Amino acid sequence: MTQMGNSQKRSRNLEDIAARAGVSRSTVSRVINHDPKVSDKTREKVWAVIEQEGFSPNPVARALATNRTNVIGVVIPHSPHITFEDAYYFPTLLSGISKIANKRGYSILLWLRQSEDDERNFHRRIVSNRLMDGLIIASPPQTYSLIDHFLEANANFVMVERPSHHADIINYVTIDNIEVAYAAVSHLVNLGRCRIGTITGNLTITDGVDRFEGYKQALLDGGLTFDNELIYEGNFSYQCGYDGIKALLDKNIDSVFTANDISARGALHALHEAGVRVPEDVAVVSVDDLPTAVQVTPPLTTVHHPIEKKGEHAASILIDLIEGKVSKTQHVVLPTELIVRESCGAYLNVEN
Amino acid sequence: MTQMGNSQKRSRNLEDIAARAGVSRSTVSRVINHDPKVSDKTREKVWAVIEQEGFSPNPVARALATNRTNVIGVVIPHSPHITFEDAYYFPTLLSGISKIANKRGYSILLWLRQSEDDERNFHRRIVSNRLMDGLIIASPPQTYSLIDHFLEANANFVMVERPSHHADIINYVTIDNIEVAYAAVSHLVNLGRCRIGTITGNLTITDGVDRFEGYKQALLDGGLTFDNELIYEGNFSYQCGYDGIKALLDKNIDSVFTANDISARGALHALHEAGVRVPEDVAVVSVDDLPTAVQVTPPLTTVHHPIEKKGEHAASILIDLIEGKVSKTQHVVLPTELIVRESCGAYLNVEN
DNA sequence: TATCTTTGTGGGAGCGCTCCCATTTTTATA
DNA sequence: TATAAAAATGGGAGCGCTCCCACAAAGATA
Repeated sequence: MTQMGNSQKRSRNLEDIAARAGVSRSTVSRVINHDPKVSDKTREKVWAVIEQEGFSPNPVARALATNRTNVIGVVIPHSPHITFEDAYYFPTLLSGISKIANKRGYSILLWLRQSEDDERNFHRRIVSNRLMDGLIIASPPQTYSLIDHFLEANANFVMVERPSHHADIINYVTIDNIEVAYAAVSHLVNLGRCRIGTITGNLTITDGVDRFEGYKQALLDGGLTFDNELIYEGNFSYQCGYDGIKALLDKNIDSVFTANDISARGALHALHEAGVRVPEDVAVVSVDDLPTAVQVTPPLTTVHHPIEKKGEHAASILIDLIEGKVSKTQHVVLPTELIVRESCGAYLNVEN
Repeated sequence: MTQMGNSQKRSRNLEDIAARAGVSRSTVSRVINHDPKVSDKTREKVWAVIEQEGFSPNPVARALATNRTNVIGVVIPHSPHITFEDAYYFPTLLSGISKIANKRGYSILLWLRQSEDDERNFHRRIVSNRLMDGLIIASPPQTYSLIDHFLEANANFVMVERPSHHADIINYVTIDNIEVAYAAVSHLVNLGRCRIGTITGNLTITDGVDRFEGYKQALLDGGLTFDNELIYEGNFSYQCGYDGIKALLDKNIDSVFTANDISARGALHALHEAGVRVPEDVAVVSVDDLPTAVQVTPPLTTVHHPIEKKGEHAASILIDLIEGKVSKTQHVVLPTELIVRESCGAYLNVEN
């Protein structure tokens, strides 16, 4: 009975452990924090009690004392880029972030803005929540008051994608979207395609603009003229790919560059319905290399987008920043690679 | 200069605000917490200072004092069910959770287990992280030591999907997977199909088992005999749908029930390659109603799976539990609905 | 005007840590 | 053995809140 009463009472804090181990609160704290200034004998004694009691220190109290929480925030605004149609982007990014966070002992506080949430309120809640040591902001729209706020507050944050303003003083991780599009379109040019249409992404987003820019450059460098007729302004969605191709088919294209795989899928669907052969009649090239890129017919030639790596780098930079391991502004541009499959007929040409 | 020095110094805590407003720390606390026992005059005076200083109370200190953080945890184990192939499930669930969390003033701490993370360590970190008032555990594998631990610790948690053990004392939100499969297969039966194959989900997961069970019941109730030849054991993946259909085609099926839309897509792909007409030669029915269900050819007849609603209910129950608004064990079974499109030929039959 | 309520306000104690300085104990050196 | 230096330990103060009790001020009742 007495024994039971004894073992029932779990140790709640350092003081309890200290009492049980016959040392002081401070010594227990030192043991837990791996302070070398503790004798081996004491350390063992204290660890034994800690293990036996299954004790772990209260992170809230620790946070109050140290002003550090070991939590990083991830803000996912409800932007057109991250719709649930492209449900792949966001979990993959998160997976990369989580990989590094887990490794370095950080937890992730997730801020998902719902379409019905008021933006001001959403921001206010993030800003006043001081449970985080730093933030990763994923693909924000062009104007984004949060960023100004954090900049002003001199807070630790890293953006995924290149910011449209203050890019020089903001930490970010991105790919070179111009180059990505350039590589894709050049591939078409090299295969002899000359009426190359495009279904653009959202042109209010840096990524969309950059990919469109790369398209234009590749055409020019390939000796082709840029033709406004061959542009269909889309928004990264399946639907715009589907609608876009119908519009472009009238313009007699022999190939199309879609700004992402989702819209490429829409395009492929429409092409199939129209009885147009891919790649023989119209070649399709895209960006992202989603898992579905190999599930469509024909398998999609697309530029691989290292989404998970983006998350890893963003988390890594942020934690370095938090821990004071780096101080100057960090810019990371990850390499990309054109994955040649069958939707452009590259292999057919080689065989000729 | 003096003025600047003055305005530069942001108020850090209640005491600062109190000093500026000429009241005590306690009164400021009362104002912030909407305690009615404050005179209107004082309240206004204090609010004015708070607004002017842009002050918000430190949540860490508050958490230490109240033993409540207003944070809920979401654990996503790296289970076969939630692979990134079905990237839709997890963000959608999260979206539902976030919707309610935002509304009720809670933040979300996300625990994503990476394949390389050690399970014990992962659990240990969650358990010792007392930054959360409660947890939502999404689709765990059958044995899941976390659950036992939380059960033992008498912690607040809600599972998404029906747990395999202790279901009577665990809060959960789910759909009736037996009924779901039953509805799908009965649809085929009613359309006169009689050689109905199935590509099952992962049979180590409750959902997979239940859907298989529903398939069997529907066959029996439909006056058909259950034939082992027509079963292909899959795992919810695209690949198993693809492979499964090839195996089943040899068995002369006239229709197939796939355990989810992802595997249905794989099946459709293989069917198309094999030159088999859908729905004329083989009808396909599935579960989930992902956005891609309307993007395939033909559009998929499938049972709608209210994933986002699951998240909403789970969050809602958890927060009720935390706030003491409910005490007894909560079990929610959400309704589902068969969405008839073209992959089973229902409309064709109607026209006949 | 005296007394009892009611309403409003202030400040101590405490949440469980860390940090720092003072003190004790041990070890090295003369 | 005396003394200096180094290593180990203890405990106060403080992080910024909330909670509670004591008290002051204002209003109601006799």
